[in-house]
Amino acid sequence: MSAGLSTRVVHGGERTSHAEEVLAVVERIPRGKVMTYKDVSEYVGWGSGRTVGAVMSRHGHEVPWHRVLLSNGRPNPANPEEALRLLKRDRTPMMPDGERVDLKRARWDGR
DNA sequence: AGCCTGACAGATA
DNA sequence: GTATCTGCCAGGC
Repeated sequence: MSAGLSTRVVHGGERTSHAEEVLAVVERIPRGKVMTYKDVSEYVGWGSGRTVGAVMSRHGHEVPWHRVLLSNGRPNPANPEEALRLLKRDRTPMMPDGERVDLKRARWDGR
């Protein structure tokens, strides 16, 4: 199995919607760490990178949305400037070009 | 049920 | 590096 991705997020029997689980996970991503859309979908065991993106688009305005990235390390296409600014404020490990996050170092596995 | 849409991802050229 | 295609899958109509 791939590192940490088999862990399901379960809220003590509480019946939460999939969208809420997605937001709950994003909220837990530590400063300086990131997850990809796909990472999140696998972590919560629901949907796909695409569907996580849809959730973030509609309900992600109050969580650290800038810590959710494309698989190539680039930030959210809807607001890349702002995302980059916040990521740098987080001291997120970046690639030399400063445009992409260094996923190798910054990826969060949920621990 | 069927069709379309989309803050995605991987493979290929 | 870019462009294109295919697969993905929940939501809305």
